Amino acid sequence: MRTPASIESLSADDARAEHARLGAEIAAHDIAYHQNDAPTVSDAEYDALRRRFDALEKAFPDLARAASPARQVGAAPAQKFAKVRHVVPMLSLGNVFDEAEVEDFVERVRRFLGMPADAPLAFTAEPKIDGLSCSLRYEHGELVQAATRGDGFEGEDVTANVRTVGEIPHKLRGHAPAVLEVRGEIYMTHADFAALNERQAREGDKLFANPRNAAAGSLRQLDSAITAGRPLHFFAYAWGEVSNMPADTQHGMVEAFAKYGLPTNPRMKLCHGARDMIAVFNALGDDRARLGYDIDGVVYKVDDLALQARLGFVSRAPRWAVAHKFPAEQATTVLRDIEIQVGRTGALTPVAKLEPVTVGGVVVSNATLHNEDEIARKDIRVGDTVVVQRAGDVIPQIVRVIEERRPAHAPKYAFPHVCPACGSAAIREIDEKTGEADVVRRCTGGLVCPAQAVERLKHFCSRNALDIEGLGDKQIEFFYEKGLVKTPADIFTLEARDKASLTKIENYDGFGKVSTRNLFAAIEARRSVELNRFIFALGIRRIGETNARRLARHFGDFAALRATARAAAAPDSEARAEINNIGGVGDVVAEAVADFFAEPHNEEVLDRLLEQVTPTPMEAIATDSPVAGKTVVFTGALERMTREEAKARAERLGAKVAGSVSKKTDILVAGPGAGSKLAKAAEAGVRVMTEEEWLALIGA
DNA sequence: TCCCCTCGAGTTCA
DNA sequence: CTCGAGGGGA
Repeated sequence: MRTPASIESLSADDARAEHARLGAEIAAHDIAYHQNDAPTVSDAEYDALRRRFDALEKAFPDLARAASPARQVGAAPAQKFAKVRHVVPMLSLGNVFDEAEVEDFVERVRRFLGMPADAPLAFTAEPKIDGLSCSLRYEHGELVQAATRGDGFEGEDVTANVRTVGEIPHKLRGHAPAVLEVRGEIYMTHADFAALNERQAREGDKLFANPRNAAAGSLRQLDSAITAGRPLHFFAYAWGEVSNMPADTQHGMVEAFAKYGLPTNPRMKLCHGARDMIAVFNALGDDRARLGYDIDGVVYKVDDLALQARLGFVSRAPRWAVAHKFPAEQATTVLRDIEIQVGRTGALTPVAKLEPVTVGGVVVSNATLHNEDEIARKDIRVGDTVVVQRAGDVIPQIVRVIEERRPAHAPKYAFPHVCPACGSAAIREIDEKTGEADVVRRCTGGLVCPAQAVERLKHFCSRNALDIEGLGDKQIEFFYEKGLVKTPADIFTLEARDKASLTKIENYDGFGKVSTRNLFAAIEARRSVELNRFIFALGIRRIGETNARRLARHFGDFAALRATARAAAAPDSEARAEINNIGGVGDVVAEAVADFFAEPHNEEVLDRLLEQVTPTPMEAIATDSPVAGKTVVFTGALERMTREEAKARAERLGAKVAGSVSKKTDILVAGPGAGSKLAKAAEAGVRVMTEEEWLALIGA
């Protein structure tokens, strides 16, 4: 943790700079906390910022007179928008970036539906508006609620503000369904954006970086009178809950929206195949600057809603739609330095420190360089002028170096061969089989490397692991530096040691009585933790959330895992085979588990940790569906769905889909033309059913 | 043996 | 979110 310079030693200029920086930071946290209800820092960190800020103002009274953002927001009522749960989630779209990928998408859809290449299949293509998604709920034609997208499952109630948007009807025309949730994009036009920023500048208010931010900022006003003064627009293109569907196609639905008096985008086209879709994409690309509002690509959707339903979703994105994005916006800037970060596993990751530059409406000052080879491949050197882009979405990357602008004598970047944190050798492991070097260079310091130790502690406390509130990255770094927490077990003895100590935590900068008490309470609350979280928290190489769950499910309790893993040190041991036989766990993962428990230091750390924490049995997996936990095999021709579709569906219901029949199989779904698997099932005593029976079983 | 998909690990900025 | 690699099916 950075220790701030003492206030008395600051020059007036430095004080002003820090005051401004802190003010902005506090304001941002206030917004996150009050309006988004999603704190970005712990209370302790916030308190520390606030204290430092107040101390600065006390020491430099001049600063206090300037209107500071921190005061404005901090003083604002702790009012916020109510939460709205989306009954039908507002999901995101997959992206494609070139014509070949558009063709792949069409191909994928056909394959999934089992459609031959010559069967007609229509898609809609429409501009992807760069605004913010919004869900409008109409009941009996009346606008009753409007909500932002939020995280897709829960948004914020912005009804009052949406009512001020002239284009959005308060009452639908014609015979709309009794319940109709219309979804679309709220956006601001280029002209309105320019005028708004001009007005903001005149009145000394803050300027918006781009129309999307301006639209978002306008919609999220707590005072809807302000929103009313902002020119917002809307395009309807999707829906959530609908009591009875007015159409059975995507374009039919949008036409219905238009009939009800909702604005819809005039550039939506019906396409038959990839060639049509790409033509729409190119036409919109050409007209992009003339549309008058920002678009960042084109969205393609399968037109037939029945087909959409069959295609369903992969994780959080529909299989029946994609966004075809325009090439990312680029900017050039100077690479000031290359910083090497050390991760939990010792991986050295280079990060480019850039001269701040605006790309696509946000200021970028860091970009990942991924690894040593990447730097070499692009021949990136400190001092280079580089082209930066925000690919498809958010994460900035360095596209290339502009060699003509390289400073004379700039040396090739030499990737360090020692760990910057502990000085141990950093090596690239050689794969035994292929003889190839690993892409990542790793610090060999392992247990002595402070950077790795800190990262392991952060991982241990992180949200999907122990999830200890109030013990964020900053606090962990602080406790580690003070020597108070070296290994996970130390976290749980922190309070006892603090009681016995003369230098109390609550007296340190950044902590206080309240936040210290909260921290201790949060730690106490985690003395028992689900087994899968516990295993994940250990930070065993190759054991992420999923593998931790697999281990937890297989072994049931930690002692069993530990005993087997200890016995698994030898590659050909029975114990190793047991781990290896867990579905989804192979040789490499099994070896990683064995290695972890073979390390005496880890055993020691575990012994101490287990004195403090009790792993509890894992939460049972959902058993709502009649096939949850069952292993299913599909064979023969399926008539109502393709193999892939059947598989996806069964997995959604908690079943495991295997490829061949064994005694572990619970159900064999056999269509016409089933062969050897039927015989095998009979032999193994596996229950056999038809596709119809299967569908009835899962309630389809 | 190859290919596809899933999982792990690392990272950005608001 | 992306990249690379592990796992397992074809």
